[in-house]
Formats: sequence, structure tokens, C-alpha cells
Amino acid sequence: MSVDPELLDDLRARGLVQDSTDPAELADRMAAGPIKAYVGFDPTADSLHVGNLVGLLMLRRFQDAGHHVIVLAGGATGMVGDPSGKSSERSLQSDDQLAENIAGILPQLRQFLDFERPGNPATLLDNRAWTVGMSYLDFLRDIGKYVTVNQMTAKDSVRSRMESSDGISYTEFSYMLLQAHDFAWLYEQEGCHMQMGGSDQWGNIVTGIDLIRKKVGGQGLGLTFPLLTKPDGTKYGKTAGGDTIWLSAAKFSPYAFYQTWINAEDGEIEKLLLRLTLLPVEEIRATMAEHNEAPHKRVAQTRLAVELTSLVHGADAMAGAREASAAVFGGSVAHLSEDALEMLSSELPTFSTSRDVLGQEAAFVPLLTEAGITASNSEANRLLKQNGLSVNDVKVPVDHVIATADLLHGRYAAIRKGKKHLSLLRFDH
RNA sequence: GGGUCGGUGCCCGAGUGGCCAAAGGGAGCGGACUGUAAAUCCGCCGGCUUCGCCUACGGAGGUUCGAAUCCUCCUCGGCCCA
Repeated sequence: MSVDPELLDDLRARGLVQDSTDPAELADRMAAGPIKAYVGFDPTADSLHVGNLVGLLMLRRFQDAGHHVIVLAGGATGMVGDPSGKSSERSLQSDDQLAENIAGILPQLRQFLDFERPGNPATLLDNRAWTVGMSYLDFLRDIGKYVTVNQMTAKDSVRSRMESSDGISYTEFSYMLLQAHDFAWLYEQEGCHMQMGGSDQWGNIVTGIDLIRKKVGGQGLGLTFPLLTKPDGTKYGKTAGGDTIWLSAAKFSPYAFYQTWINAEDGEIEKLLLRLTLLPVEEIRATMAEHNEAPHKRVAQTRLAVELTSLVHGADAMAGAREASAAVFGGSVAHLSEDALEMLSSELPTFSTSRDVLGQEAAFVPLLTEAGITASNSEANRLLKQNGLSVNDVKVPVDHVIATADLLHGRYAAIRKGKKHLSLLRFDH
């Protein structure tokens, strides 16, 4: 099986290499033939989010280039909690919660890789398999003996926690050993010689490489990619509103997902295309050139939204999201057919309510709150005062009475909050 | 354990008896301008039956006509000493 010799250069061109072990050796090993690499994901929630996407795609890039990849679910490490990037101790997850989270992320971990590919099928492993049965004494003798506390406390995230008043529990302090053990185990048992991760994982990865050297006498490889950050420097994974951009359609709708990327700002778009899509670099450059010719056409944003939504939610869901977007932002919602509205109701936040309120004085404001369009009646009143609400694309006054005349096809009302937030009310009982 | 300083709205952070629903900044929301962009500007930004009322400044009591502001106890945290 031959490998794509361009992979490492491609990763560099995309800005996906933050740190790596000896670059020359890395290049040699990757060019010499298929190498086996892994990325681990801890089940901290019942879904992965965009922040995890970079790592998943990293594996995908390796697989596509002919390498072997292992995606590791952190069934064991998730029980302990990685202190990296965390300013305070986290509470442990209950067994039930953990099981639920694993069940949620496993399909997502599978989704981006090909487990049937002839020659180099991907492998999914759970570190619980080789950790759960290990006795504490064995762990201390076989792993702990090789790692000095000096080395562990040198790590920034550990150090800052040690200096903070809350301190760091022995449990979280030990996390790094578990991860190092994983790497060593995979090295020995699976012939997996390389670990990748976000830049906050560098310390954990290096600890694993040290362990491999001391315990097995082997030479592990490590590579980290930059964490995806927003223009303000904060981690990606959250929308402007502070909601996490989940990969699960149930937690973050394909429409909302699509819209997130459509709204990406110009200054970010090239970086996002490079790191979050599999589009060839030259094609991205060409898209950017086209975009810069006529920025208002938002070619790059559309490209990003289409690519990413298809990748994460599939072509059908992407098409639905795109149509909904076109309907919402393309023209007047009021002219849509009943079928189109029906379709929209599955994409947009839709609230089903009773026809009783129609024509009632002062029923509109509480309805908005009940429907979750506004957080409180006060907010609804405020928005109305500020001219920020429209029904079927017509701005409505403070004393608006929702009535039969507001209904589209006898049962829908499209409520727009500001410019971008469209919800549907459905009066069907 | 002793001493000392502190816990304010989503976050940071002013406020030491009435003019405090509480300065200022950030975030967020609406509006204008645009390209569903960025930047900028304007407005809003606890709740409610909104000229007023209710809830709120770690918790519980108390002093006072009146407390985020004073007192007592509790609780949590910083720092210093042991």
C-alpha cells in the first residue's frame, strides 16, 4: 500500500501543524509507508462539537492518504477528566452519564472514517478495554515508575492548577499517565506509532512518547494541530450566542449549523475552509480569489456551509438546510407555498399552539414568550418597541393583535426576530 | 488554628446609610449602514398587569423612617502567620 507523500506538506499548508516531534523524522516515517496514527476523544458530552471536527478530519486526511488510523473513545479517560485547558476541577461523571455519552459519540466517531476500506480500514477502540482491568499496583509499577512527578508538574495546565487555590485532585493529576499508557499500549499492541491531538494535548502526547521510549524502547511520533479559535481568541465550538455547535442534529439543527457557516466573517473564512473541509488547497485558494472579487456574493461562506453541513449531516440534510436558508433570506416568507412552509417547520424552531388566542387582545406578547421566541414578556415588549419583530415579514407595532389575518395558509405565522431569527407558529388545534 | 481582606447583575468590576435595579467595561439583543460580513454609530440589556410594583448585591437575623452599604452569627474564598 502506498501513501500520499504530500500529506505533511498539505497539513502545513492548511495550518494544521502546531507542534510535532522531530519534523525530519516525522517526514521520513510518513513517506516510508503507511504509518498508524490515533486521536482520542473523551465522552464529556453526549455529542461531539465542531471543536472535535479538526481531529476527526485529521484522521480522515491520514486515512485518505493511505495511512492506518485508530479513533479512540475515552471510556476510561472520560471517567477521570483531562485537566488540560481547564481552570478548575470538574465533577466526575456518573456511570450512567458516561454510558450515555459514549453511546452518543460512538456513531459520530464512525461517521467520518471508512471502516471497510480495503487496505487501510479505520479502527475504533475504547481505552476502557485495556484500562478497566488493570490493578492499581500494576499501574504504579508498570506506568508510574517511568514518569517523574517533576515532569508531570512541569506541564502548564497542571502547574497553574497547583498554584491556584482550588488545587488539582490526584485524580485529574493522574490523567496524563492514563493517556500516556494508552499510547504505549497502542504502540505495543496495535503497532500504532503516532498520536495526534489539539495543541493542548502536547504535554500528554510527549509524556506518552517518553513512556514508550523508557518502557518499550520505541520511538513514538506526535503531532498537534492548533485549536480552532474565533477572531476574539476564544475556542471555537460555541456560537456567538454562547451555544455549543454540536455535531448532533438533535442538539443543533442542520439549518442552524448551515447558518453558522454562512455567517462566518470574511477574515475567518479561508482558515475555516482549510482546516474544516477536505477541499484541495488550490481549490480553496481559487474559491477565495472568486470570493474576493465579489465579497457580497459570499461564495466562500456558501462553499463552507455546503461542504461542512454535507460532511456532518449528509447531503439530504444539507439540501434541506440550504432550501430553508433560501426561503428565509431569499425573499418573502409570506409567498411560500404550504408545502414549503411545512418543510420549513422541520428546519426552523416551530411552536405549535391553539387557535384560541387569535384575535385576542394582549395575547401576542405572552405567546412569543411561551413559544420561546423571547425570553420574557419584557423582552418581547422591548423588541416590539424597538421595531425588531415582524410577522410574515411585516414589522408589527407594540399593540399587535395576532389574528386570522396573520395566518399563512390558514395556520402558519412566520415570526422574525431581528434580521436573522425566524420561527414559525403553527395554529393547529 | 491565629490574623486580615473579601463574596455585587451573564462575566469583569465600581459603589461604605437615602439621589441604587445599582457607575464603567465585556458579552448579548434590537436599529442604522452593508453583503445574512467586518468596522462604526444609536438604543436596549432583572421581572411584572411597566407613570407603578415585585425580586436582587453569599445566607440568616438585627439596628434604622430608610441598608448592597452599619451590627451579629453562619458560609465560602484570597492573602499573611502557624
